[in-house]
Amino acid sequence: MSNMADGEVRVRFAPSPTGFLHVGGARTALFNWLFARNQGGKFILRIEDTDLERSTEESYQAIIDAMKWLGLDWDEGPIVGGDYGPYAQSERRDLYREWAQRLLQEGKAYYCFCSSEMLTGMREEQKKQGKDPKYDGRCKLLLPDEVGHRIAEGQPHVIRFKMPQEGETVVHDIVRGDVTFNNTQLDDFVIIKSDGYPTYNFAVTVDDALMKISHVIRGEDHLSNTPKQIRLYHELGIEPPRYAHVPLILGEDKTRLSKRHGATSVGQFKTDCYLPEAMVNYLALLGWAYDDKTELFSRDDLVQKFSLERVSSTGAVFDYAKLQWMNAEYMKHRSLDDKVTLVLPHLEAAGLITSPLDDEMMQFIRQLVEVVGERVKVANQIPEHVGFFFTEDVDYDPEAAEKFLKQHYVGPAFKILEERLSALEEFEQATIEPVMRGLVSEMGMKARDLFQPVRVALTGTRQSPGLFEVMVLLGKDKVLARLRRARKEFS
RNA sequence: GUCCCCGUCGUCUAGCCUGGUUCAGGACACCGCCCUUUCACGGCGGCGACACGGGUUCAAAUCCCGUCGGGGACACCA
Repeated sequence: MSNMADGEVRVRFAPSPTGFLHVGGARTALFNWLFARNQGGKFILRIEDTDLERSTEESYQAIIDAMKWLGLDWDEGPIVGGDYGPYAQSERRDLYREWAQRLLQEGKAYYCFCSSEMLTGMREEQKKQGKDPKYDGRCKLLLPDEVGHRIAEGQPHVIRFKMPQEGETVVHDIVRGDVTFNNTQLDDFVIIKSDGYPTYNFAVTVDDALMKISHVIRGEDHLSNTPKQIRLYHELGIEPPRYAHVPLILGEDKTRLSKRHGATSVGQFKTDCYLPEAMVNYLALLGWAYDDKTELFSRDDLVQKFSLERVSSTGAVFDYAKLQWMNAEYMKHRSLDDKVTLVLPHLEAAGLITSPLDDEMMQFIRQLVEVVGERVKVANQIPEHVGFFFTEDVDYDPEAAEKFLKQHYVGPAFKILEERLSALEEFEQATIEPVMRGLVSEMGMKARDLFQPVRVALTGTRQSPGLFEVMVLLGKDKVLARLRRARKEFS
């Protein structure tokens, strides 16, 4: 029995619904998806919810949402179904029991009645003696009668796999080459827990076998589990799939990326309004490269160019700065309407606007976004760029005020400026600019000598979008009021 | 502790398999200059790495060994 008899590529992403989808998981899902699409194979989503304690409906939903947001569609799995279901492990209990029974009957597995407390004690003892913590296999010696008796009595028990103790097991890994494990390191691990659910290693193996998975692409942290699974395949008489263990995603300190390193859940990036195409592009480059220069890949490029052979074997630090740069690259390609949509929730969250927007406000925001342009690299940065449009009293950046508003000429210059601007019939860039530039040359200064103080007076800060655009959007009244206030306050 | 994986600029990486074309290329970040009313964008330039030690070889980032360093796995969690 071979899983690759028909040569069809079938890969899966198998998250457990015990939390939000992590960027590491997302990257694994992406590599699986890209490989499937590149090979014209099938991408399967399977939910590993055998840990009853920690699995939740919310997590399941969050994972589904994140996958959809990233555009990683699955050919078989929850919602879409498929010929190899069910696709949630909690619904596959009978299958696991069936296969465990088979192993039991063939003498390749046995019942174990040891308590967890006893096992923990044993492990500690072994560690103290400097030995590998391994189950000693004592229940393997139990007579069939005794086993039957204890089960009839209702004694809690698990089923263990009888691990061969001689020889070695080789994992043929596409990313790492052949990795050899000595079988003496492996022990009789539990395949069915006392609650009747399978353990991870057993469930994965049974499912991958039954679902005819051809390539297992997963995180490097699973590499040391692989020999156990391969032994299982052998005893089950099934050819194991091909493996590709991809490097872990790390935090700045080079340890596995976790919450304390910053945002790690895909959902968080989504609510921050990162662009999914930027996220996908960035994630693809974490542990994979096409050549020595290409960095921006459309989804189609990725599908066309992806290959497991070019996945690197070293862990990759998640670099928020580069993600942000990449997001900015993709923002440039978004339409104004898209940007407005992206930015709206953050304006609201910052308390700058309130939900039902009239047409006038909508139009205003459109103009704001246009004026702000490429300064916003990620949509959630919008408030810091446009906050001053929404307040009556701008907060002056003390240093900026000190440097630009306290110049001796500012008072008189503003006075004249106020007069001339208020005389303007049309308050447009075309009418404002001559006034500003005219004053600059009359007073024999450089443009910045007037523009920077005006900027600080209007926005409170030393950097902003183009001054004339800002003035037009602010409107004549606010411009005059702010100039006046600054003049009175500082000169 | 044991087993396994990994080790090229601060970070992501190309090059390594098939030694010479590389006093190691690109990108992000950082610094400087230019553009300019500021910032951002853009353009130009700069800083900056083959972990270390031995071999093999005419020649090593590339092959071998060792050391050191980092990470991961050692559950009735996945």
